[in-house]
Amino acid sequence: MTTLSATTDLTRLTRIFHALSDETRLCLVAMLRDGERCVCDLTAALDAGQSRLSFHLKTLKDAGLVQDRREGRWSYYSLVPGAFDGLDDAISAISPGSAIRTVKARCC
Amino acid sequence: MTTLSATTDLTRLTRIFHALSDETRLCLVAMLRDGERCVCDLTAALDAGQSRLSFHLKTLKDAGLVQDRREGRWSYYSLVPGAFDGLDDAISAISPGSAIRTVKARCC
DNA sequence: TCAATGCATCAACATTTATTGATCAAGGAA
DNA sequence: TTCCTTGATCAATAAATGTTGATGCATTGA
Repeated sequence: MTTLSATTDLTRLTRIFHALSDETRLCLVAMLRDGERCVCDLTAALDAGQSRLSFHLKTLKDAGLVQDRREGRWSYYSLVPGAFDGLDDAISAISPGSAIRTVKARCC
Repeated sequence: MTTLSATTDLTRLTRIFHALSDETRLCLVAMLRDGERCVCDLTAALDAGQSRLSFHLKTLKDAGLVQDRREGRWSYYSLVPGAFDGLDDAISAISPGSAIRTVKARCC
């Protein structure tokens, strides 16, 4: 049986789902699939206010989905490698018909 | 290439993620993996107020994740078969390193 | 018919989340 | 140094979401 370990702790799981429950943030994630981008590129591409994107990037970062790196004046954001791996398992854990049952054991 | 079709329309996707971004609702989903349950069982198991659960069940239902059925005085809730299937693809679509790119094409 | 049960829905309120504009610190360029 | 740019953060506000208790409707049993 697949163990979901710390990655799918219930609170962490809800935070990840929350981070993905916004169109702007999903677009950010989609853009970052191409690789690292600086904030200025992201704001230009999404035509969004700077502080607004900063807020959403922070939400994604707090959820552990993206990471940032300073270089000179620029901040580069990228997806955290493997951050989505546990998510597949989590989905399986809550989907019907799976043998993985950890989520249930934890909360009810 | 896997096509994500209507299941992973961006708005629908955010609504599903939002439905899953709450501990109470994740517990409900986890419980329903065992099969259909009436609301009274769920309220008893989660020790939650009736109107509160009704609210969360409605959220899950609006997201297309659960369905309900009336029988006499009771409402039975169950997971919508296959509702989580598209979700795996959606996760893949936003994960790094996948060949599936539909989400990006739609929003940015 | 009458009382009790199961549950959806509503109104009121509390809490959380998102948006906007302003400010500030850190770099780089002149 | 002095400016300009990048981007984080804050305060103020707006909007969405969650909670609670009350109400109402349908169903069932006495």
